[in-house]
Amino acid sequence: MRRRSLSRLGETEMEVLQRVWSLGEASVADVHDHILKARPVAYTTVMTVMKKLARKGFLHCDSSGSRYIYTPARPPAQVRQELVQDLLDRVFHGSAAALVQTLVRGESLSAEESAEIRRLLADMAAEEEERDA
Amino acid sequence: MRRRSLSRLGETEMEVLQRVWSLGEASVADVHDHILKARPVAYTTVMTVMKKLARKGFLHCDSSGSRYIYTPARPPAQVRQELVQDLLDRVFHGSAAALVQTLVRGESLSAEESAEIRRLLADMAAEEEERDA
DNA sequence: ATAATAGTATTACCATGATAGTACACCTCT
DNA sequence: AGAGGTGTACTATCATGGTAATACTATTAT
Repeated sequence: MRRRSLSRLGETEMEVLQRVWSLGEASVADVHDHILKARPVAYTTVMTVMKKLARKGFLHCDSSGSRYIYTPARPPAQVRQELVQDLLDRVFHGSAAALVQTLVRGESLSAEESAEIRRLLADMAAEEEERDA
Repeated sequence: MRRRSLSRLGETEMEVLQRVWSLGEASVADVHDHILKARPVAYTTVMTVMKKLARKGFLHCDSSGSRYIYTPARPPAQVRQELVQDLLDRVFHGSAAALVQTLVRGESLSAEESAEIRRLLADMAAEEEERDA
């Protein structure tokens, strides 16, 4: 039995997870409302997805109140980290440089963003030098 | 009907695709042999996957010879590009900077790689200045 | 208390990815 | 020509993600 990688989170699952992350905590209705602004989806669909996410350990469900409140069960940063790692392994053979190269070669990168990335990397370099010193 | 994103390529599909990419062209047996070094899998499984990849437009199949030869139907760089874009959209709301930040914050980045990434970004910055000049 | 509303549980259906068995076709060697 | 091997086609099973209807429960307003 293959242990499925995180990328196995479906699109709707990811979408729902993102909503809960950005809301901090959310009821099914909350998430449903938000997603409805983007596309049509049934309330029960969102409910099912959230339940699956809870079963998988991505969300925690508090049923003590009159309605269930879902909260992130794992730090979003950690989940994102694993998702990136997954892409890295599966598509770029683990080479972060290759990933970044693909990223910057893409036309999707705005000037501001590339500047921000450079700043970020520069900061990191500075940190590294401090550590080395 | 959902238009499936590229990330919908399954793990085995991706694995097979990578093999064909690295081999340039490959028969089912070639790919099967390579994957067998990593894990057990049936010949027919690989065949089925390759056929699916061909149907989806990722591989081209030449059946003129005694055995089918599969070749990449789309430039790997383009496919990778789209995969990155997909992650970008689904996980980082399109923010490349956020992706890179997650990447560099990860412990998976070696010193050589971070150096390579910085060099890469620096080159890009230089190009940009030339263009601006 | 009862009707309406909101929320949840159960169940189901379809698509597809992962995996593989079985049967058939086509060379090649004797 | 027949036997064996190599390769392909067809078919099938299972898991899971996407989607949702229906039925049940609890809360609330009258």
